[in-house]
Amino acid sequence: MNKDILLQDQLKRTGLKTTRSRMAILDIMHDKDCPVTAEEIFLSLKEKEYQTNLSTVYRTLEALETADLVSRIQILNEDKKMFALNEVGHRHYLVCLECKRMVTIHGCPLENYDQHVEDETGFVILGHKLYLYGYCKECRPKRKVSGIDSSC
Amino acid sequence: MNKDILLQDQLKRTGLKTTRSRMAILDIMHDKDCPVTAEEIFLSLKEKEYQTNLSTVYRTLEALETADLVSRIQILNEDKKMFALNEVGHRHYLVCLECKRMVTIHGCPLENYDQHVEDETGFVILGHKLYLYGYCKECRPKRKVSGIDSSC
DNA sequence: CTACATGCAAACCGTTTGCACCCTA
DNA sequence: TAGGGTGCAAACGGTTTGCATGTAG
Repeated sequence: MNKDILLQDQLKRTGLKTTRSRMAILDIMHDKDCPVTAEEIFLSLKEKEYQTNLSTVYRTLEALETADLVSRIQILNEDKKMFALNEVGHRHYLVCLECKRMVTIHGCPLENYDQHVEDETGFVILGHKLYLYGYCKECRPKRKVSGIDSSC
Repeated sequence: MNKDILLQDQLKRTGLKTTRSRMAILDIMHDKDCPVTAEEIFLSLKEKEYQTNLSTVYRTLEALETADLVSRIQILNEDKKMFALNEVGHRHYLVCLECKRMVTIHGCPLENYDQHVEDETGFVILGHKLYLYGYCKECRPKRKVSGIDSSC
């Protein structure tokens, strides 16, 4: 399978051994193509009849993070953390407050803004994080909202 | 003390009883004027010789959140949550990755962007969250950085 | 064959909750 | 005086860790 060779390659390049777990987890994350929790990964693995363990999932994600293939992100004041595949360039997300679905936003409205703030504050700006919150087409009917959600 | 009367007023308006704990916690949050953790509040109270309890701090913050005086926010992939006083309008923060200091950014570069994304995606956008990450003047010398931090 | 990966169970740590007592309105 | 607030200790839940075993290179 070509895809497997690709994943193997990614691992080899970063000095990680290619184990079944790592392949399987990268595979799932590629499929989902959006941030996921450790538990979601664990459950997906189970669904695929792949026997594993939650702590292995965490350790694998940690390894992939160190290898810069994955980042750990935190949004919506939930208690769980999410993990996302690293892509070239940075990404912004649109988050549905009802179904928790996250959609990638392409392009960046803040091209020159980082520089502007550097000049104004004396910070060295390394990057930024931008999330838009709201309700998606499907969830909109479920909630009639007047004001902005306090979690925004 | 005038300040106390102000805080009392804020509480009364939201239907909360004015207790020593609530006054003390609001007071500390006003003083700090930046997001803080529950534990930081707890320690500040101790410093001021105000005997209390961590779970009271959490319960108080919860009450203040329900009353819309405070919001719970989460940034930097840390395990603790932070709490911030609600202000009119929304706020954006500049976060130092070294000392964790957060500075309020005034103004918003995304005035028309929400609308633009609504049109494009069919989401109802309720709000957005924007954080800039980097190193502040004081911490800049401590770290020589080449690329963007993976937590951004 | 050796260093690194994994499974399992137990520890960890921020946060929440149950319950008895206390205090504001 | 009644109903909400507080302190204390124990529970909770996501994540991490120690240790014995397994496996890729």
